[in-house]
Amino acid sequence: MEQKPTTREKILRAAAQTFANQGFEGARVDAIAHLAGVNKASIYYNIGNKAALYEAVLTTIFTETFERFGLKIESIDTPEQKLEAYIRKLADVMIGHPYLPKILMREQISEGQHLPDAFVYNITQVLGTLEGILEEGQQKGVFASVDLITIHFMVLGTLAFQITSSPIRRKKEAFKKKFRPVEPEDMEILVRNIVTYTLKAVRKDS
Amino acid sequence: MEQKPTTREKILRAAAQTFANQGFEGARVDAIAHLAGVNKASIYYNIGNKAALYEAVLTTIFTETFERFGLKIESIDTPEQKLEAYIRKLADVMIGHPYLPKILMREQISEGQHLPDAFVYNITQVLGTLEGILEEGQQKGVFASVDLITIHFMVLGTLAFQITSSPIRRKKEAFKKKFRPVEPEDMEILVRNIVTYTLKAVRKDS
Amino acid sequence: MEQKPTTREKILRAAAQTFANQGFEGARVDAIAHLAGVNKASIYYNIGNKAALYEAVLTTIFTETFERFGLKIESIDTPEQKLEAYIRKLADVMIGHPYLPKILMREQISEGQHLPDAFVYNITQVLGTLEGILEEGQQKGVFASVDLITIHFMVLGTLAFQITSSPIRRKKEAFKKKFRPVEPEDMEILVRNIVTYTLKAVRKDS
Amino acid sequence: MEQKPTTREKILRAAAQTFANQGFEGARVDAIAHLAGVNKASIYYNIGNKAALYEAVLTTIFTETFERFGLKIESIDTPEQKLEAYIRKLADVMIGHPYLPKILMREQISEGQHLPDAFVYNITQVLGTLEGILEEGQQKGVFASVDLITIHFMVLGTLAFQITSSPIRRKKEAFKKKFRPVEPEDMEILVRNIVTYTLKAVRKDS
DNA sequence: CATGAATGAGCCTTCATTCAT
DNA sequence: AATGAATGAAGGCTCATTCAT
Repeated sequence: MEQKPTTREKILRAAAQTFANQGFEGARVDAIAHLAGVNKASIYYNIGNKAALYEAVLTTIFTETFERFGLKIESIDTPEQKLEAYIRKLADVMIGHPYLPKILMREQISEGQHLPDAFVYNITQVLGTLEGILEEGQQKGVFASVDLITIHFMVLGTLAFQITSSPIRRKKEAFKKKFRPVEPEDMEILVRNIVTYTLKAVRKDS
Repeated sequence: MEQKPTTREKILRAAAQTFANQGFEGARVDAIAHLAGVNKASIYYNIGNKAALYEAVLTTIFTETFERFGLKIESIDTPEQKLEAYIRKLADVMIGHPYLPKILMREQISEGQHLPDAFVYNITQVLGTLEGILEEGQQKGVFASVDLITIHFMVLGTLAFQITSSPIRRKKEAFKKKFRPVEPEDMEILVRNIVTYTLKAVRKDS
Repeated sequence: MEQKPTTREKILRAAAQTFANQGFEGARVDAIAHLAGVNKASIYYNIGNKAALYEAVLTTIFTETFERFGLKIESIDTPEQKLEAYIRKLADVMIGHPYLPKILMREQISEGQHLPDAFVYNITQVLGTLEGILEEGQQKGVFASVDLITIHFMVLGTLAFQITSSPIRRKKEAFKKKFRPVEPEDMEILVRNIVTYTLKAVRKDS
Repeated sequence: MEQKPTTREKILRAAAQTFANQGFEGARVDAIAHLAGVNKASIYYNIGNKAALYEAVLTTIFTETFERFGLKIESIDTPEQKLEAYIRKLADVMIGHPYLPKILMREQISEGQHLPDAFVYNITQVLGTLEGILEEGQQKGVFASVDLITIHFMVLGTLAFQITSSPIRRKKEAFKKKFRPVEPEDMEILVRNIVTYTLKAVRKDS
C-alpha cells in the first residue's frame, strides 16, 4: 500500500517540477512551497536553502535513476543488443522522469553552475557503460571506430530534444504541420527510430 | 572598415551573451549594461524593458543567421553532398554564434516562452530544407525512409550538446579524463564525425 | 551536595549568558535552548515567551545578588572602611555574576525597556546604602560634600567598564599593547585601585 | 549658509540614532529609512548593507569627533589643566554626539562584534593622549602613580553612565526622588564634578 | 514533561524600472 | 542621448511561537 508522502518528499517533488520548468533562478521558493502544499519556512526547516533544495532534487533524481544503471546491460549477449538496451534504458529514465532532461540541459547550458559534484560522478558512470559497449563492439568487429562523446551526445541529445519538444510544438501554430507534437503513444516508435539510426551510425561498413 | 558599434549594438551584443549564459531570469540588466559599457537607463531608453531586450536579441541573432539558410544548398549535386552541406552549414552557424545553441536549448526547455513568431517561421524553413534533401535521397534510392524530426534533432541535438559542452567539461574535474573539453581545433573533426554518423544513419542498407 | 539543576534552572542560566552577550534582540531562543541542552519548546512550556524569559533572568540575577546587599556594611566602623566595603561588595557581586554588568549596561542604554520594577527598587536600596555612607563621612568631617549620583556612577561605571572590557581588548590587536586584557589574578589589584581612587576623590582636603 | 543634507547624510544621521537606541540587531533598516525620509532601497544603493551602514556610522561619528582629539591639549600649561581639558573635551564630544556613548557601551558589551578596526585605532589615540598627561604629571610630581586604564574608565565610564542615565531615571518612578534626571543645564555642574573628583583621585598626596 | 515538526510574520536584500538632470 | 540617483515590488531567509505526539 502507498505510504502518504513525507513533507520532504512533497517538497522535493514540487521542487523538481518547478526547477525543471523555470530553472534555478526562475524558480520561486514561494511557488515550490505552494505547489508542495507546505509552508515556505518548512522548506528551510527540512532542507536548508534554495541551493540545497536544488542539490537535493538532483541527488534524489539521480539516485533513483542512474544508480544501478549499467547493471542489467552487462548480462546481455551481443554488443548491438547491449547498445539497444542502453538507449532504451536511457529513454526509460528520461520518459519516467520528465524533469530530468530539462534539468540536464539547463545545467549543460549554464556550465554546471549549480551542479553538485556527486552528480557529475554519476554521469561519468553512464558514459563508462557506453564506452564499454562500444569497445566490445569494435573488438568483435561489429562496430566501427567511433568517437565516444559524439555518440553519447547523439543518443542523449536526440532523446532530450525529442522529449522536451512537445510543448513548444503544441504551442506554436507554425510548427503544427511538419512538427506534430509527440504523443505518449508515439514514444515507442520514437525510441525505436533512435535505436535504429544509432546502430546504423555505429555499425561497421560491411 | 569597421564602423564603431552603436549603443544599441553594444547593448544587444552584451545581452545576447548574458541571456545565453544566465537565461532570461538569471540575467541581470545591471550586468548587461556593465558588459556593454553603457548606463543601465540607456537600455530602457534605447530598447525598452527586459523582455523587449530579450526579444530584440533573439530577432537579431536569427535574422543574422538563418535568413538565407537554404540558398546555397540547392545547387549541389548529390543528396549525400547536400546533407553534408546542410550539417556543415548548421555547424558553421552555431560555431559562429556561440550564443545561438544555448538560447535555442533554453527556449526549447521553457516551451518557447519568449520565442518570437518570426523565428518559428525560420525554423520551419530550415526544417523544410532538410525535408527536401531527405526526400530527394529517398527518391534517388540512396536514403532509407527516415523520420524527419528525429534526424533533425539528431543533427541539431548532437551539435548543440557538443558545442555547449566544453565549459562544463573544463569545470568539473571528474570529467576531464573521458570527457576532454573540445578545443577550437577539434571542431572540424567533430563536425566530420557528425556528418559521417548521420550519413550512415540515413543511408539505405545496401 | 549539589542538586542536579532543574530544566528551569538550566534554561535561566543559558538565557542569562546569551542575553548578556547578545542583548535581547540579538539573542536567539534557539541558541538559548541549545546552550541549555533542552528543547526549544521546553522554554515556552516552562517559562513563556522571550520577554518573560528575559524578565525571569533579570529577576533571578537581581534577587540572587542585591537582595541583602546593605546588611553587612552597617556593622563596620569608619566611613572610609564602609565605603571600601561597599565598593568591594559591588565588585564581588559583579565579578561573581559576569552577566550582571553587561545586562545593567544594556538596560541603561535601552532606557530600561525590559527592566522589572522590582529591580528598580533594589537599585534605589543600593544607592541608599551609598548615600548613608557618604553622609556619615561628611558629618564626621572625613568626606567632602560630593554628588551622590556622580560617585555612584564613578564606582559602578568604572567597575562595569573594567570588568566587561577584557574580551574586546583580547580581540582587537591594536589594543593589545596599551590595553592588556585583565586576567582574573589582576582583579584584586583592579578593585584596590578603584577603592584608592574613589576614596581620594571623596576625601575632604586636609 | 546651510547646505541641504545629501541622501547619504540623512541616512547616516537616522542610522546613528537608531543603532544607538536599538543596537545593531534591534535596529530595523525599514525604520532607519523611514526616519531618514528615504526609500529603503536607497540605503542599499548609497551604502551597501546593514553592516556597512553601521560601520559608516561609526566611522563618520569618529572622524567627526576624535580625529584631532589631542591637538589642542598639548598647548596647555600644567598637567592638571591638561587633564581637565581632556575630560571636558571628552564630555563635549559625548554631549554633542549623544549616540556616541550608547554605541560605545554596546560595542564594549558585545565584545566589539561590529567594531571596525579603523575605529579601534582612534580609541588607542585617545588613550595615548591621556597616558601622556598622566606621565607628565607624575614626572612633575603633581600626580601619583596611577593605573592608566582604570583612570580612563573612571572618566569614560562616569561620563557615559551619567549622560545615558537620564531617560531611565525619568521613566522609572522609583528613581525620581534620589535619582533626578539630568537636565541640560546641569551638565556643566556634572562635568565640573567629574573633573574635581578625577583630579583628586589622581593627585599626589601632599 | 518533553520534543520534532510546522508556520506566520517580518526582516534584509535585490532588481527591474523610472525620475531628474 | 545619456546617466546617476531613487524606488516599489518582490524574493530568500530567519525567528519566535505553536502544534501534535
